[in-house]
Amino acid sequence: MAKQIEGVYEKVITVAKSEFLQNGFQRASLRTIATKGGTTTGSIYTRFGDKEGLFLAIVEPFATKLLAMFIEIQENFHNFSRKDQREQMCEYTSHSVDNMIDFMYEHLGECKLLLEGSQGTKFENFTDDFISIEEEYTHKYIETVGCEICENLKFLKDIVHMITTAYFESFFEVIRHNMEKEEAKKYIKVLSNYHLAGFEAVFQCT
Amino acid sequence: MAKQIEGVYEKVITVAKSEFLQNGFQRASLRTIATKGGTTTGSIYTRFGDKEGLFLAIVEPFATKLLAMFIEIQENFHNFSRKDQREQMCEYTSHSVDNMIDFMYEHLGECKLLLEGSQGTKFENFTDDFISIEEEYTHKYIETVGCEICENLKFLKDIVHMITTAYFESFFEVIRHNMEKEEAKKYIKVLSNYHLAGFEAVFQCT
Amino acid sequence: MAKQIEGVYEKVITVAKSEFLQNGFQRASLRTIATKGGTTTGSIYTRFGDKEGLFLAIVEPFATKLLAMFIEIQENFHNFSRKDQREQMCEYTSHSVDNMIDFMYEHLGECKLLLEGSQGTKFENFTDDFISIEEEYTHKYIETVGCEICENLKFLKDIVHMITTAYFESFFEVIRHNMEKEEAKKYIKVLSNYHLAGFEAVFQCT
Amino acid sequence: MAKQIEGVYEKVITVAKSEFLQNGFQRASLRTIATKGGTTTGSIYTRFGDKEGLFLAIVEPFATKLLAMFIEIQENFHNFSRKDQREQMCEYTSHSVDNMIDFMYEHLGECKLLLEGSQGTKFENFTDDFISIEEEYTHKYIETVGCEICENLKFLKDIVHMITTAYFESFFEVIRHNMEKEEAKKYIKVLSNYHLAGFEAVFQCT
DNA sequence: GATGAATGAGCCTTCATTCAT
DNA sequence: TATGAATGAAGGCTCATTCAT
Repeated sequence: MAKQIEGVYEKVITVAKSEFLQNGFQRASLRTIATKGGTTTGSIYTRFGDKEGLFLAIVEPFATKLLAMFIEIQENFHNFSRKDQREQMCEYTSHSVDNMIDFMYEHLGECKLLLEGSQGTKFENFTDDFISIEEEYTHKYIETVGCEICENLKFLKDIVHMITTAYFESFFEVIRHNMEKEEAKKYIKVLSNYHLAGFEAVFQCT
Repeated sequence: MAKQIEGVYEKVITVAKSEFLQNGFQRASLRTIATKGGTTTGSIYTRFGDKEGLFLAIVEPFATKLLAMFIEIQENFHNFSRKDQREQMCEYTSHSVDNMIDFMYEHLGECKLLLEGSQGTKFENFTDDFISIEEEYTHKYIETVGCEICENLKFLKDIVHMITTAYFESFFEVIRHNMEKEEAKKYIKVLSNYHLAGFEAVFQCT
Repeated sequence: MAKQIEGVYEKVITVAKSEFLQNGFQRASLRTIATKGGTTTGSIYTRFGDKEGLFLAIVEPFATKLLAMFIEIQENFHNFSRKDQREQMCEYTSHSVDNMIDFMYEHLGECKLLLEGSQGTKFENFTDDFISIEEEYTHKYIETVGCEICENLKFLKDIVHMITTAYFESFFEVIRHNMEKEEAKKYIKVLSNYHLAGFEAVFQCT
Repeated sequence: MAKQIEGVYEKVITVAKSEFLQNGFQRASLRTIATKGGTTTGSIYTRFGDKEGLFLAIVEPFATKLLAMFIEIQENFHNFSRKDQREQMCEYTSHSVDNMIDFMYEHLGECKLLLEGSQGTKFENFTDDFISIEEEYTHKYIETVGCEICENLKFLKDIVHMITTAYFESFFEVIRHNMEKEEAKKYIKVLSNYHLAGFEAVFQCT
């Protein structure tokens, strides 16, 4: 019987994913999900607590893992020596980011949900969370490297925020724009160059 | 009586703006707007046709004007000689964009509505429209200047799309992030440098 | 100016007729009629009093005239001597009814409105009014002729009601069923024979 | 609790029947029904799907059964030998029709709803359906018996349509006119004679 | 007399959530 | 634990009618 229930559970998840993708979190109807999934709303409530609980069951593991991967990349890079940062940055980063992209495309539905269908849930600002982390590590990096604008902290912070926003909105655009995985990787490599060049131009750090 | 009616009309617009800003188009309730505005839903329907009509009454004039300003900037720049494009680009663009930013901050509410609260209306892809226009003119520019990647058209288009996305998502972030107008102008100038440097790095056109 | 207004008046009538025909009295919308007719609801109210007033303006003259024609036929026939009733009935009635049918087809729209679209107005039982009159004269006729069933008055009345209903529902079916005028006349002649034969069979009066 | 729920269910049906009878399907208000029935509109929607669903829950079983009874009568009669049709027609038909009338009076409310209050539902042409079936079998009968008018098919069809209309509109008039059951049976017997005599007069088939 | 915005009650329908079974 | 009917509030929208201009 446990297996059957597992089956129902999975069916509900599948159906819910597709409903949330189609309509977004808010417009999606729990009842529709229950019906299509072969269960009842009551059952979904006992299992998942509420509508957002169901959404999170789908999206949270992915989101957590993705964030963890991202933080690990940042952390590792941060712990490189300055010399290594220079020399291995491209290669290391490139490789790690490819891993992340692989992971995103392995969970494409969850990823789109997170980026496009999460309004009304605690993940509605997921991209911002990503951006915040990048900002944090960018500031650490700048501290290490030193930079001329640093005198005006607010200015610096805002600039970093804007540039990081530029980078990540575009980064996630490969998902939103339904690009193929291998192409996405190429585009993001180009995007990295764009970002790097832009970054250096702005901060004049060589 | 005309004045009173004017008054009601304006009150409704004001209230609606604030409701839409707070909840977005979809979650906002016509009934709430009517009540807070001292009218009835019926009255809103006679005036504005329907819920989206009310939203558009607030947002459309601004959106139309903003798009027109943007297109004019692009068109003017496009009609410069290559030489002028080089020499005057920064100055001209900078000035025109400042005008646009002024206009956006003069209509801050409408602008935020357009960028953050328009899901469910015909403006839900407003940023994308902006991006499309920029892409179009970028392609015209690249045709003029020539570039090495042009051989692979799909690749070129996607790259331009990504970079443009980067630029504009970040551009509008000054609004979304509630930055002050004068600061916003500074940030966007920096962002322009970022974008320019990135663009040149990617397209290696000097 | 009077003429212009006449024009508007007529336009409204025309439009209203078509709206009422399409949707019936209840579902038709005054506002739609006003708009399509190039006026305003207010104007319709000053002219016609209310929604039903507009309906009646279209339908009442026709209804009154039709009823009058019908009553005249009945009254004339009633005033024939018994001998004449026998001899001239067919010819006279046939001719008069043809006149009535002509009149109905000359005002086909009004007639359909009366028969099919008048629910919610004082004419919603128009056919019943017709039937009542016929019943009245049938009873007068039976009194003259004498008949065996007359002993049980209630029974007689109900039978007459049913037979009359049969006749007139079928009579008006030529309109409802969109038959051509000349065909309608033929059908109604046949229907008269049907009715006559049935009547005689029921009342065994020779 | 099941009993209570049964109770609510039945209460709603009862109330709805009376509301629909009073106002017809279209004018009847779900809210009123819900309130008078001691429930909520939401509950009605879970049970019946929508307004028409509620109406059909009341009326459809009856309509289906009635139509079935009618078709069975027609079919049986159709399968009689010509000789039997003559000899047993009156008796057989009379008996079967009495059964049908019994059934109609057992479900008087549903029957009135069907005949008078179903505009806006899929049963709005119920009488026409009845008439169509009778027409069909009448044509079969005429084919068997042969008739002089048959040469002109359109004419024949229209005449049959009219006569059948006459018969059934009058037939159902016993319900609409609130006659008592036993009287209704008598009237309908008379009506049968009327129809038979009329039919023979028209088709001159002896 | 014409106007048409305002009224305000009403419509059907949908929803996430609860809870007795 | 699963069920699914009940809840009750809320949704957008339409309407005939009124009335100040």
